[in-house]
Amino acid sequence: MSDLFPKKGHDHDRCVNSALKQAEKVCMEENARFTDMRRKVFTLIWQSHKAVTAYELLDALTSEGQRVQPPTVYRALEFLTDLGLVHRIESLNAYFGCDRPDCEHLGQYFICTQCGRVAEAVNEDMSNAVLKAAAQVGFSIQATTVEIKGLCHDCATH
Amino acid sequence: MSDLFPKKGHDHDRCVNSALKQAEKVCMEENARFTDMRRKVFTLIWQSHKAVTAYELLDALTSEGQRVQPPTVYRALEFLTDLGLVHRIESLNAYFGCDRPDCEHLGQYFICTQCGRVAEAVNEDMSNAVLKAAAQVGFSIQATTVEIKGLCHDCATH
DNA sequence: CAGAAAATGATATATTATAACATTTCATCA
DNA sequence: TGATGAAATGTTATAATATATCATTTTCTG
Repeated sequence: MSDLFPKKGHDHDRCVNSALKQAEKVCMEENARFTDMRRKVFTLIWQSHKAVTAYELLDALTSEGQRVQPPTVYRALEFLTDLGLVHRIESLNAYFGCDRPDCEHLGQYFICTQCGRVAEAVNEDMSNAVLKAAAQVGFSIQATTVEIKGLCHDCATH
Repeated sequence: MSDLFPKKGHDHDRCVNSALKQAEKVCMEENARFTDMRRKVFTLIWQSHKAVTAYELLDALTSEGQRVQPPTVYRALEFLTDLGLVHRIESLNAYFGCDRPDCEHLGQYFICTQCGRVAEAVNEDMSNAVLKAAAQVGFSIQATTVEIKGLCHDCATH
């Protein structure tokens, strides 16, 4: 059985840093500015193994100093999701960092209802099934939402 | 190519009536009351080919007479979704009638961003791919959300 | 019919998200 | 290099979605 979540002991700070590097690269390529606010929001999202809501981000940003307003956060989120650096989890109204911002993909999300952790999968079987089903009914896809809720292996067995 | 939506000329009132019959049957079996309010909400949802928001339901119910309050509608929606008579479309914050309330299934939803129509699919390829992917990572599924947005064949070609 | 359980009504408020306009920051080039 | 226009952010207000809580009514059961 492959692991849904990173093994214990993995260096998450390093993941976050590597994600930041990737984000910088994507922004560079797209001629988009990775501003301070966008970087802060991106980092906060990446530091969490759970999906993060807009107002959690607001609170986190506000405790750092002066009051940040909702539009500020929502704009950063829009920027990041448009570039594919962050995904919105529709069933949670929350946001999660994308592992693979550099390639087009249909992502699928596993969400543990016990521990709250989220994991992105890029599973060809699922993607292909969706693409095939759409083709069968003449539907041209713009976006897909595949969110799977349940118990992760850790929570199911402990 | 199979049809995503009912053919023109199909008798929608008859569909709604048949859905009502099914709903009654399901409620009977579950020993649940299909009250007046629940029936109204169910009917309003079924009369629409689009997903319907809670506040659209509120407005529709209110115009019929005295003011209906949000909890009333949300309770009816909770009842209907718990029984599987209605599905929530997460990416729209809206609700859609279920064709097959009598059998357990993982539903998938096609949502046309042009005309707003929604269609439920119960596609084995997609369901199996999801089940298999979950099994591979030791994830035990409680609920799935598969929502596919894009252009239906009609909108893409006209 | 009494009493309990279920459903609905009513009020208030929490949570999520956006509209509109003002100000600041930043890249560009004259 | 500093004027200028575009992009980003700040600010205020409000819209849209959802729930908590307690009161009342309806329905089921004995």
